[in-house]
Amino acid sequence: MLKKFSPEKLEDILETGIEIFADKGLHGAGMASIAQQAGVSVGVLYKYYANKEDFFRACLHHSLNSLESLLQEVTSREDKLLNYSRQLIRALQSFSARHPSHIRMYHQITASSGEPARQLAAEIEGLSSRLYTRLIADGSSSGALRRDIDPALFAFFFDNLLMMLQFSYCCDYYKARMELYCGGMPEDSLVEEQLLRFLESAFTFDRSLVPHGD
Amino acid sequence: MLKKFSPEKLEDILETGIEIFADKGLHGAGMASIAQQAGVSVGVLYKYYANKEDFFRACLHHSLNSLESLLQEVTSREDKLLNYSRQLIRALQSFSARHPSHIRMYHQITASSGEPARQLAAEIEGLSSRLYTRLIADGSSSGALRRDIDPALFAFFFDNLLMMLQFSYCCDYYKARMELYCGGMPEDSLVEEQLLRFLESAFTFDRSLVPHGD
DNA sequence: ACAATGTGTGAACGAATATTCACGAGATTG
DNA sequence: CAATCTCGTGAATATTCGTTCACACATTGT
Repeated sequence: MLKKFSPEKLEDILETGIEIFADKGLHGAGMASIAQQAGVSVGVLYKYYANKEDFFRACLHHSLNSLESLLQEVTSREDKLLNYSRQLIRALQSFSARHPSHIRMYHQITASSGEPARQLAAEIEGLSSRLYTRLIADGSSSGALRRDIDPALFAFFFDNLLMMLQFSYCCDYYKARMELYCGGMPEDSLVEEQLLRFLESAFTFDRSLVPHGD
Repeated sequence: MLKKFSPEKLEDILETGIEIFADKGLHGAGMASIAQQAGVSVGVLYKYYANKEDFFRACLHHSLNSLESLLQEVTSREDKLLNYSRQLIRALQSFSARHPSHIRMYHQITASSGEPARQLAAEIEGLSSRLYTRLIADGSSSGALRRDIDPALFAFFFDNLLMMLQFSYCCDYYKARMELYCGGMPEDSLVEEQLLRFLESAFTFDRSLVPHGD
């Protein structure tokens, strides 16, 4: 056997870990099966990581990096809220198709409880929550959005929809659920279009702007 | 020790199971800790249920019954889509406050994968998906909703929002996330109001198709 | 009153698995 | 080329946990 594996091998290991954690969860995944599927021995896992949880966190951060760079890229293209939403939807669709196990692992994390859950939420959601809230607040104060809304809550609903969209593309349960609603997996473009209509309506409707006499 | 426990005791056991499965997941929960917390021996669990998974399914169905009766009650009061939504939001808020562990267990289930996940989704989501899709389709054909929408997808988005709302009230991760967005847990009434505005907008946006403005 | 039956108990068993560590095959050094 | 070092290996260990079963006691029937 060869010795000294490359940094790419380390990446392989993390990627394998993500896949298995995504399927079985933190408790269900076994270090032995991770090592085997990654083509290394268990020993090496414990050489690089203190224990299972430590390894799990490493997988998480590896995954968060790719998600963050995605968000960063979309964010850099400053745009109106609706155009921004379209870019975001497309980016999330593409990411979901390329890295479904990352999304699935992320979903597993949301099942954690207690103080760790709070920490993880702050760590993971911090960036997007600040971003979305700012975008919505801007839109609200500039008059592009109805003014009788709470920007924080609207940003929250907005993110809820995007989050569920990703789960619906990647997690078996949510995939089945989406098929149940749509009678089969809908085209990406249809989902994009309809979700945008849903958002557009929510963002720009203002009852007080509708003239009484039509 | 006493002998022969009552049907209420069996309910206690299921309720305890739900609580522990909700916190630890199917893999993480231990039969011994469930038995201990319920105040019975492990043996009795295996007298009534074939194995852990069988017991888990019993807990699930116990929980689904209460959710279904809730939905049934709200559904029985036929009403316009928006009034119906208000009733539904309130009912879900109240249910989340009274039975948070049921929602948490439900969330755990969404993390399952493979064929079991598909089955569970069909079992759990069947009722509400048919109901919501019918409501939205009715609204669309009667002109109460904009007509350029796909009723299935709008019903899907609608349910996504309600689902995330429940998680946000019950699961530690989502609770922390909601606080992150809102800077603290918002009042039930504020959430109700804002979510209704979000939905109202999405449902009735196209003003040329609105039969009569008020 | 007492045998027969039903039912909860919890110690015991075995399978699974997180973690350790003595080993040895290459890499490194002089 | 030999001595030493580095680092992956995987069998061994300890622990946890699902599951079983011989037992004890309450209930029921006669």
